[in-house]
Amino acid sequence: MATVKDIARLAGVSPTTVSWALNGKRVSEESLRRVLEAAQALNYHPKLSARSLRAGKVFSIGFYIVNPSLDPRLNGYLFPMLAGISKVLAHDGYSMQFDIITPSTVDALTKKALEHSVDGMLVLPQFSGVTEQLMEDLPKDFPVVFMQSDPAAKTPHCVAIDQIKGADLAIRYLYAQGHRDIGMITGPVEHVDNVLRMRSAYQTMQDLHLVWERAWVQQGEFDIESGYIGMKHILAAAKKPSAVFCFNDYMAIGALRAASHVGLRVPQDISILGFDDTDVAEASSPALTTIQQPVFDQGQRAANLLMRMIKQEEVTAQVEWISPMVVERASVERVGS
Amino acid sequence: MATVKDIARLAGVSPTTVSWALNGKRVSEESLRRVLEAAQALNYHPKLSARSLRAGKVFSIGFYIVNPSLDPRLNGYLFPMLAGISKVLAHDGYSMQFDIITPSTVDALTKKALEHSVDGMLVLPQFSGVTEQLMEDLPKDFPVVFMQSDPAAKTPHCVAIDQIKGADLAIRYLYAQGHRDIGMITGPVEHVDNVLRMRSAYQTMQDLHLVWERAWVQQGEFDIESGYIGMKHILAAAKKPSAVFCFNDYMAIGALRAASHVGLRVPQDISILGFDDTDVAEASSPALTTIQQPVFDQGQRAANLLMRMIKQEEVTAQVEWISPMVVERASVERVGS
DNA sequence: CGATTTATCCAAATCGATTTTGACATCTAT
DNA sequence: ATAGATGTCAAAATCGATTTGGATAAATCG
Repeated sequence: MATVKDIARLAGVSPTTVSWALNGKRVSEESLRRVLEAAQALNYHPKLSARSLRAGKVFSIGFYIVNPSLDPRLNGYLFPMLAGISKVLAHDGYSMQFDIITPSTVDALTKKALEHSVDGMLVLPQFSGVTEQLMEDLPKDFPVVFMQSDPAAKTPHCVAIDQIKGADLAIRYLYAQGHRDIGMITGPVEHVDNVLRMRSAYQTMQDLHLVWERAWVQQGEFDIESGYIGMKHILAAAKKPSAVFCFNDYMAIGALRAASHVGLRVPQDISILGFDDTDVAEASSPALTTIQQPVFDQGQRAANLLMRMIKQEEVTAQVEWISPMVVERASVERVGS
Repeated sequence: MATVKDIARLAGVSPTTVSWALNGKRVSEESLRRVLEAAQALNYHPKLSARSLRAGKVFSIGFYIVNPSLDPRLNGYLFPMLAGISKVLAHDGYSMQFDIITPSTVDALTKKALEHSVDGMLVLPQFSGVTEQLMEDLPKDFPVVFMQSDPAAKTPHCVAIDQIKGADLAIRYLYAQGHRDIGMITGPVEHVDNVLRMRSAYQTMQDLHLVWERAWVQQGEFDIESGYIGMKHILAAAKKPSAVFCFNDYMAIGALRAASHVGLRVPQDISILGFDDTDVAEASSPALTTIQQPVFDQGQRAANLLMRMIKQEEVTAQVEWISPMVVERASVERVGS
């Protein structure tokens, strides 16, 4: 493995000159040519760890997602997010370190920050408490961008998809389609996005003077099975809602199936609205009308913000919200007059 | 940011002793206690880039996936694969660098190897030519494990899901269910897994003395749309097959839809078999019977092999095959006597 | 023409850990 | 009692790049 010394020897110059030639500093034409030739001949590439040590940075950021189990499913949005981040990093010559951690091992991230394993990090906290803990443990000046907003924590830097707006959009969309009796299948209470969606949905329903039966709101676990069970409970009520807003697509699939099992046609007999716009939304039948979360865009913007923080550019501490939108497919139908 | 020197000064010992105390080498009880106390007091964590430079390794591996576009179908198996890799690395204290590259920028990986950006890499080449190019360009002793087998390249280290067996399994499964008239919707020809599946499927059909119409075999692009179109062509044939084997789940969804559009019920009128067992397989209706690729397991085994190579343990150069299996759901029905 | 700038380059210092070398006690064995 | 282990630790070398602080020669300026 060739080093600057080897190049210097072969080119007949000092290591200083080699470094300068390779990094675009002023050197004579002659030196430049000889260094370049020598570097070419020895297939030289400067060793990253040496550059990192000297530079005090490692030219890479971390992207960490908190997930309790190595749940292989339920992650239909990961790839576009990774792609968005990757695209921005490539532009700056940075690379991405990725990992999946559990809520009980978030201190692994603190360690990574302390040992300068990455120059900054992007975190998808998912669960309540994670953001707070990280903000307490991480060095105060360490660049972090959260990709979800935890209502309990005042995150200084956050690029998140606006869950409040998303749920509001969902309810108002159903309302606009004539629905007045709206049921919901929510997610786990420890899930930060879920609590935001819940609060917002209730608020909007109140604002629109909608009333609902207790049985119309069921709690699920973001998977198909719990969506199925939740929908069965909803459909067991004396009076049925005309539409059900499921807090993610997988539960909506379960709800679809439950409706079909009791002989209800979707959307003719009951409408079902999903959330996320993951792969399954397009693949189900009827295809799901759902709320799309623009995660590719989110990945790009979060990575951009983080890079600016790393470059010490002045960034105002604030939450950057990204608006979700309705994707109309075939599971919601207009009702009433 | 505290360094060994700071700890040494505070503990009243030399940097040597600090390093030894922290790395479990022999030091006196007294020294150990004082070093540990000092390290605790200063919240000391050794800087990774310094350790890396000295050690000649960076304690991280790369996982790279070659993909030209934001192919959504990657969602389905990317996460479990990442999870499998992550689990193994956590065990060794290694971290993962992840990136998505295009077939025209594979030389970025060579650069990463040459500049010692990672200690080894896992590659999902996807396209023909990628494996060959990497094997030519990468330093001969650089640890690489390919996660797909390219028939054109003799990969020394490879942990792949056996596509030959997968397609064979698919055809034989349909055969066992009584199907004799089998159609296929294949994938793009430049896709390494696809050519393996095609060869194998044809071989098995011959072995079973099956005959098929030219129109029964259509080429798709691994997405829903092309599956739909392919199926439409198949169903336009004078004689229809009793089952169609789609080379991935997305195309199977499209095929399902096409069948339904021409008034055919699945599986009563025609059976459809998918491949991959991604999220959509469970979410479609009818739920897809498909061939599962155990990607979590694959991720673990590939990472394991790579770690052994990095640790210089003697590993015999060979392809490690992982067997896919049939997941029976509701899109294939037994026919005939 | 002498004084200062400018271009070019090198030797040595630096980043922060680990490892090597060797010094000094203290202990064991003959 | 003396030769040789053994335990403990410090000084200095090392990993491989970049940066600092001069040095020298050529170019520019008053």
